Amino acid sequence: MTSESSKKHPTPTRRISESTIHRLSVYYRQLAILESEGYHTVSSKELAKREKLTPAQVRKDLSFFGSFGTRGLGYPTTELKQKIANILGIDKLWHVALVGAGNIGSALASYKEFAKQGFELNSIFDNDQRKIGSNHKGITISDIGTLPEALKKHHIEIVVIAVPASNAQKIADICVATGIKAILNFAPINLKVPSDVVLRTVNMSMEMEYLSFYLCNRHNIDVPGKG
Amino acid sequence: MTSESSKKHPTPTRRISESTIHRLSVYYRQLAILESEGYHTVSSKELAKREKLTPAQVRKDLSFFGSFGTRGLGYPTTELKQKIANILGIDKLWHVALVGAGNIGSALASYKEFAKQGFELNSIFDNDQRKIGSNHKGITISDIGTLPEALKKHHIEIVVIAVPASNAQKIADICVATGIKAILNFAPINLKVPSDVVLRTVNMSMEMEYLSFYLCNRHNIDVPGKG
DNA sequence: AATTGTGAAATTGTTCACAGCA
DNA sequence: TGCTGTGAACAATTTCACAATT
Repeated sequence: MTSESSKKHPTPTRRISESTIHRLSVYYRQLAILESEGYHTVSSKELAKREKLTPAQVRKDLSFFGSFGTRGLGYPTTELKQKIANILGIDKLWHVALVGAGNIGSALASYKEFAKQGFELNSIFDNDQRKIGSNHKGITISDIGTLPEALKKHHIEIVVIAVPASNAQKIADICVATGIKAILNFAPINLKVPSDVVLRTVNMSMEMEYLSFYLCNRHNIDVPGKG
Repeated sequence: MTSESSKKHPTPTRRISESTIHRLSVYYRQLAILESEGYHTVSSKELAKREKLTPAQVRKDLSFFGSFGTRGLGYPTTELKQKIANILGIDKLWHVALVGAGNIGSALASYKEFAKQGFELNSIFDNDQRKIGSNHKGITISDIGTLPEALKKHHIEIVVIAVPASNAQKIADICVATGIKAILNFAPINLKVPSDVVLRTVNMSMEMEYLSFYLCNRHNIDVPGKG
């Protein structure tokens, strides 16, 4: 965090916290529910109640991006949902590649939610000769050696890494060298990527460890976010 | 250091942030690496460098739980790793049940890392008659109807939910009613549980949405945690 | 000399409270 | 009246800076 390049320019760079972005995803899902329940408008109070947040939090989060509500009335459900989709960038199609067709990779390839949100998985790679050429849910598994060309050819913007920890950094390096700017990593390892590449790591063991910590300490530790 | 202060007061309710707990998991992994590389001691500076954190952060996190280092020298690698394992509660065996033997559930059942950290998966449940009775990695898949009795019988402390969103709340309710205090949820839904039950939800679509947001906004938004 | 442990300061994130508008 | 949008107040978290210790 020693780079000073961000503060110099006259560009209006706003600082949005990770939690705010996370909550936008949450609002998006709740708005879809409210919409399906027939609500044309929703107040910050109602939205907050359903997600165990405060109304002020909801309004503050949204205010970073504009004024979407009507005083006295609330927010128009469908419009706000659409606006958040636009802020999150999920109102467009993203081209996604999956590297690693093992247990987790296969599960991800079959995960319906991705397609629903506009994430189109159109390439799968593996290094296992027995898998290469075979078909997984209509997608042919390609040789991992063809990764650089294939990423370019299919205009891949997001790569999901689901290979063993020992190979993950190598794959990440290839992706970065090819110009990929977003990686979702399922390997239980802390990948090193340049600061202009966004990396999210889902480490299931770490989630279990959090639960373990809580079970051990809930009687003498006050964990924020738990009543 | 002042005389032993961590265990003497009658009301030791400390407030530990979620981020601190998360980082303890990170330190634990890095200490295992340092140990395997033959380091007998490690400084907060080195640990911080390897995880892109600050030395002060490392020291502060550890100081919430005690004084584990030696001034001028650093921390004893193996001892600190062991101490963190104890804080996280992963130096004991946890009994884990998995509900849902679909794509994600099957992948989780095969996930080697869990067993390595002392999370013993010894029960799998599903509602699909074709799966019930079959064997998955040596574990027989049981009828979901037997969940309450089985949770008690096997002394399950942690339940992993990997069923479709539409069934997840029902399963969570059963677990809560049976006395489960920790749930790891993979269903893309905001489960409601009492405040004495700790819930972690892994929502892969939300991780993708974060990447999407970043790709769309990286030129005019300053996201904390990105240099 | 090197490094921990920790109050104090700085920064970041959340909630309050109210002006302003439908 | 009801509810948004937002600056100010407050709270939590991180970083600084330095005394204490080996």
